Amino acid sequence: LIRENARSPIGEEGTRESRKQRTHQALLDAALELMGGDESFSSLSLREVTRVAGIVPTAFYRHFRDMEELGLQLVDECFRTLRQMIRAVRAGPLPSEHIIRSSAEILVRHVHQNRRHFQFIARERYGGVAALRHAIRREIRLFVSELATDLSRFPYLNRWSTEDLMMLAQLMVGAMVNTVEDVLSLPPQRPEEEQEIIRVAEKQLRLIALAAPQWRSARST
Amino acid sequence: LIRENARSPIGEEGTRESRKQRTHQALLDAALELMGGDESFSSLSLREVTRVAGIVPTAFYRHFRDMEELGLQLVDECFRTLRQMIRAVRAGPLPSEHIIRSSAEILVRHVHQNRRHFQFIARERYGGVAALRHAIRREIRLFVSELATDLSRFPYLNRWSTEDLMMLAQLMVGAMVNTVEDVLSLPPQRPEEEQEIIRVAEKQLRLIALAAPQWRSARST
DNA sequence: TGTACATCAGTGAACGCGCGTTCACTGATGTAC
DNA sequence: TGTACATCAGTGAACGCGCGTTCACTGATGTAC
Repeated sequence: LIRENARSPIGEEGTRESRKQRTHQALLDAALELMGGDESFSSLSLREVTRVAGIVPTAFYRHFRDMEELGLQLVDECFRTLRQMIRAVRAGPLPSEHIIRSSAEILVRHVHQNRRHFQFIARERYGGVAALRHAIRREIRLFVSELATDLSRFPYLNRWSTEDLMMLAQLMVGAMVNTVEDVLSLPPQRPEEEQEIIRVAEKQLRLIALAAPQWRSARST
Repeated sequence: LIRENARSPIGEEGTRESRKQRTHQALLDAALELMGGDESFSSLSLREVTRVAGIVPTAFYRHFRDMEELGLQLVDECFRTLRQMIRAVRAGPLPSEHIIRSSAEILVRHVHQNRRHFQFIARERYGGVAALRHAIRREIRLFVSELATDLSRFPYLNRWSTEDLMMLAQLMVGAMVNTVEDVLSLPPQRPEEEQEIIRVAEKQLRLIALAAPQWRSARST
């Protein structure tokens, strides 16, 4: 009721451009925050988002054409987080003995540090907005390809066909995605149950790894 | 504009009770039909659903307390379909040589015959309505347990611990769910691409099966 | 079989509300000289 | 450095619309006698 600041509601430091960027980010953050509750993206309203971001509904259009454009930028942001995680895994130890355990640890740490990003991807992967589904599918396909390339450096796997490496990468990514979704749907602060989920995920990856030397793949391409 | 029928809009044959049941089903069908498009359950409106079902909005309350109750009944209906599929798989051939291929065929046939049911489960598994998410999780857990029991009858696997059988069943169900979601997100009438997805899924199951004899599981319980 | 009454699935008017989008605006920031 | 003007992020009133829910109702179906 009292107008505290006729300028930017986000803060008045910086140039006009940098304040605009801050509002822009505040809108993205507001959408993610609202989805932390019990809403999917398609049931978010433009007015809710601006309310949480602290601007008037009409100012939304200074930043996005519509909610779908905001959603697509969220997909980008979330997968930037995911790629950071992959870089952390790649920087890890080479010995394959511990690679499964350390990868699982990095995965879980990143899920906790970026809970909302992972939640967004999980919820919209098969959600109601086609444009978001397609953007997420494309990113996951990319991720599978990269993993397939990484896998080709392992013993046994270096003789596999590209097609079989993709099949294997898909299986592993699928198991990881399911694990992330299990961790996310756990009530917060349940370390024992979370450890159980992680233990199962590690076993699944070890089981898959056991099969690799047995598989007969015709090298192609 | 012309009132054709002052009685039930669904049809006037049968007793009052049976006509009520038909309207009830029409509401469930309407919700599924609307979700075939680009909407998730949480963005469906009561009025949309009654419009498609052919009744007035206020009559909705003769059948459900609110949309959530309708959603929960949809979960029930969809998993009834899924259990029919499982029964079909169980009735199939025993020889493990062909069991993967025949199971995959049954899966794909059922996905096409009950596209909307599978789509509903996929879309709401991590969707915006908590009550539906929980109901679906519970049903999938049940499904995993049953598969674990079935698996315990196979060679090698009959010596595994319950925990490891659950881990294996989870991995297989996860791969199946991902396959179903891939098939569903394919544009219709793409038999070659669909065959490719199925071929990958079969390979994944065969890979997992290869690992079974190598796995060291301490029998527990 | 016929009559009188109860039941209840579906109707239609009405309500207050939050929505997305339009529009003319304000006033601090940025730029040209 | 100072001035005059352009830019543009954010404002606030207004709009028409579809929403969920309430209420009193209608009239065919079901039941008791």
